[in-house]
Amino acid sequence: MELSKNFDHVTAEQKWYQHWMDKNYFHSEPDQREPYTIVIPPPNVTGVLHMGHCLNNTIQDILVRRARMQGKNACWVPGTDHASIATEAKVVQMLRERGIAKSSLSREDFLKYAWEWKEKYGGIILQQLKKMGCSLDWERTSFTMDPAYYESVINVFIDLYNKGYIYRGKRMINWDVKAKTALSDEEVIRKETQQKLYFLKYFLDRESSIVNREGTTHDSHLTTHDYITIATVRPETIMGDTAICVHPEDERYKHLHGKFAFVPLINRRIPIITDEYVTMEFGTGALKVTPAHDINDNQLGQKHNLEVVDIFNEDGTLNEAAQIHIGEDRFEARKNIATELEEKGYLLKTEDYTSEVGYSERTDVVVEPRLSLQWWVDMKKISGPALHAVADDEIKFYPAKFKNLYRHWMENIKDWCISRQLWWGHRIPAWYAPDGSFAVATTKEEAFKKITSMDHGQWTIDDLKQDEDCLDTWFSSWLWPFEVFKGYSDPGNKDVSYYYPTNTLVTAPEIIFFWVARMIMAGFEYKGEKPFNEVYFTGIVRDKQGRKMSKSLGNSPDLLALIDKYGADATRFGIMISSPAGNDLLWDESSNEQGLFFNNKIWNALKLVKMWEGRIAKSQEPGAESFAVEWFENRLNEVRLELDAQFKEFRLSEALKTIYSLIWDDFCSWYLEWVKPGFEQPIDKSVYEKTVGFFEQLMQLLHPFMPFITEDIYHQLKDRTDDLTVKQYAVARSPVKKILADA
RNA sequence: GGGAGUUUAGCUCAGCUGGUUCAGAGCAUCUGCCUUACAAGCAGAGGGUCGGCGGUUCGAACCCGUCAACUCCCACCA
Repeated sequence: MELSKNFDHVTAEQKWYQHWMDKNYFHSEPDQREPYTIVIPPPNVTGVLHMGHCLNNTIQDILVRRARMQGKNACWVPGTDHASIATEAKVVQMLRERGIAKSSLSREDFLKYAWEWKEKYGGIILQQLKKMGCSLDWERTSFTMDPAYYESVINVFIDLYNKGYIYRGKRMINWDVKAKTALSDEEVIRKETQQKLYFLKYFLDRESSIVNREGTTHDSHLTTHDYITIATVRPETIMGDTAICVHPEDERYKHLHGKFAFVPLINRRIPIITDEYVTMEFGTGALKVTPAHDINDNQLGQKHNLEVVDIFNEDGTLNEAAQIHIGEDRFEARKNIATELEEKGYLLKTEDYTSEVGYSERTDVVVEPRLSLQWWVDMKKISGPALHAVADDEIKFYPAKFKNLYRHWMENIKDWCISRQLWWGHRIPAWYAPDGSFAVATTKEEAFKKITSMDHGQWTIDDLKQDEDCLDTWFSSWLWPFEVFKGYSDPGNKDVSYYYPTNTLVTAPEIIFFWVARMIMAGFEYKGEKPFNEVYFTGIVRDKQGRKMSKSLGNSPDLLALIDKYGADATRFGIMISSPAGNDLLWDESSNEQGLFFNNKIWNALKLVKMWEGRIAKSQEPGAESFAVEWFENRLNEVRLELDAQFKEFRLSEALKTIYSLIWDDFCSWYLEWVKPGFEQPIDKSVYEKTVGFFEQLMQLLHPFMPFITEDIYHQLKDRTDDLTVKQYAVARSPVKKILADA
C-alpha cells in the first residue's frame, strides 16, 4: 500500500481514538495489578477547553499512558464541577436573553432551567478532551451534583456541624454585589487601583466640648479648629460612620479625645475615640469608622461598642439608612456625594492614591465588605494532619518550593465562609423555625424533630423553612478524590479501597488553597488517609509577551482550531516542549509547527523503512551494519534509564526533548543513514528486522506524548493484532558503556 | 510590610554533588544545496565577561556576601 506524502492527522486521530474506545482500553477495574490513579481536576461544567486545560490534561495523559504501558492498572477519572457562581451566572444570562428575570422564577423553576442548560452544554468540555487524545475512563465520569455525590456533600456538612466544626456567624464577608453572594477570601483578587483620597471636614460639636473627660474645657481650641479633617477613599460611606478614631498619642488631636463631631451632609453626631490601630502618618491621622463597610472598622466597632449602620442594599445601591442618595449605585453615589461635599464646603482637597482593591474572581466587580450571617468552617479544627502530611513529605510537592507557601497558609489558616447566596449548588441542610431557632438535618422531618425536642414545641412542620443558600463549590470538590469512587457514600467499597489514595494530582498553583489544601484536609478527615501521593503543579500558560492568557485580552487561541490545523499530537508536543517543570510557560503557535515538523520527520523515516520492505535479502554476511545495530540498541537502553529519571522528577519537557533527539538525531541522522543500503540494493534481513523493532520501541517511548501518530506507525510497520496503547515496555537494561563511547 | 522565586546566545530554557558533554539545546538569523525518506529537509556559520561588584578555592555559571532588576504569593494603613 502506498503511503501518503504526510501523516494525515485528521483521519488517524478519529480512527485510533474510536479504536481505543471500542477495545475499552481506558476503562479500569480493580485487579491484582498495582493501580495508578489520577482524578482529573474537574473543569467547570460551563467550561470550554483553553490552553491551561491543554497543558494540564496533556501532562495527566502522559503520566497515565506511561503507567498503563508499564503494566500498572491505570485509571484516570473524568468529570466536571458544577461551579455554582459561574454556572448560575451563565444561566441567568441565558434567561435574560430570553426575556426572563431570575427574580420572576421560583427556585424550582430556576433549577429546572439550570439542569436543562447543564444537560445541553455540560458535556462539551469532556468531548473536547477526547479530541486531545486523553485516555480517560469515561465510564467513571463524575459530576459534583450527581445524586450520590450531592448526598455526600450534605452529609459531610451535617457531620462537620455535629462535630462542632461548622458554625453560623455574623461576620464581615466579601460581598459580590453583582452575583449577590458572599465570597471566600480566596475568591477575591486584589488589584492595584487608582483612587482618590478625599479630605473631608467633620465639624465638631461645640456643646460636647464644654466638659470633656478631664473636666477641663478647650473652647478656645474649638473656635480656631472647629472641624477635624478625615482622609477617605470612600466618601459614599460617610453616612455609615459611627465614630472618628485617632491615635491616643497623637498630639494634634489630644484635645479632642472624648468629644463629638458631625458627619457631613447628614449631621449624625459621632464620638471621637482613640485606638492604637490608627497610623498617625497616614492621611491626617484621623480615621472615620464605618463598622458596616470595612473589616478593620468593624473590628474597631466591636472593640469600642460602636453602632453599626449598614447603608447598602445587597446590590451595592444605597438604602434608606443612608438617608441621602437612596437607590444610587455605590460608585455613582461616590461621585455625587463628592460633588455635594464640595459644593457645601466640606471637601478640602483630593489626592491621587493607589492601593489594592479586592475584585470578585467571577464577576470582576469591586468586592464590598459586608456584615452578614453566614456559615463557616472552623479550619483550625481540621487542618492539623494536612499541614504535617506536606511538611513531612508524606505528600510530595513538585516543585518543592510550594511547600513553604502551603505551610504558611496552613499555619495562618482562617475560617472558611461556605455559604453562597445562590440556587445552583448543594442547598444547606438547615431548617429554621419562625423564631430563628434552627436545626441541621438531612430532611425537614428530622429537623422538625430536633427543633421540637429543643422545647420550641409550638411550631408545626410547615412552619419550618430551609436555608435558601447553597454551599461553596469547593465544599463539594474537596471530596473529589474519594467521592468519585463513592468513598463517602459507600465507604469501603472495592473501588475506593483499590484506587485510593490516588497517585498524582496535576493542577495549577493558583488553586493550592482553594482545592489542594482542602482535599488533603477532607482526605484525612473522612478517609483517615492522604488523597494523593504527590502533587505536580504546572505553570501558567502565557503568551509570547508573557501575558496571562485570557478571554478579555483575546490572546487565548482556540484549542480545537489548533488541533484541527496541526493535529492533537503536534499540539501536545507544542505545549510540552515549551513547558519547563514548574515554571510558567510562554507559548507560541510556532511550537506547534515544530511538533508538526516532528510528525513529518517520523513519517518520512517510516517511508524509508517501508521502501526496504520489498528488497530484503535472505541472508547476508554481517557488514558494518551490525555495529550500528549494536550501538543503537545500547543507545535505546541508555535513553530508557534517562527517561526513568526524568519522569521520576516530573521533568516531562526534558523527557520529550530526550526522545525527540533520540529519534531525530540518533535514529534518523545516524542509525538509518548507517544501515541504509545503496541505491536499489537489498537490505540484510536481520538488520531490517532490527530496524523495524527499533522503530517500534521508539514509537512506544514517544506514545505517551504523541499517541496518535505513534499508534498509526506501529500498525504501518507490520500487520498485527495488538495495539501500542497497551503494549508493555521492556525493562530497561544497563547500556554497554564501551559501545556508546566508541560511537 | 512579610515571604518565595528568577536573572546563562536575539527569544524560550537546560546545565542536578564546584573539575572530561562547560559554556549547551531548541527556536530565530545568515550562507550554501529541490543529493533517489524527508525543502515541514540537509550541510555549515555567526552569536554569550553565565545580571553587577566582592569573597572562598588549585579551580566558580554552580558555594558565600552584597547591590540591582523582574515575577509571584500573602497581609486590615483608611
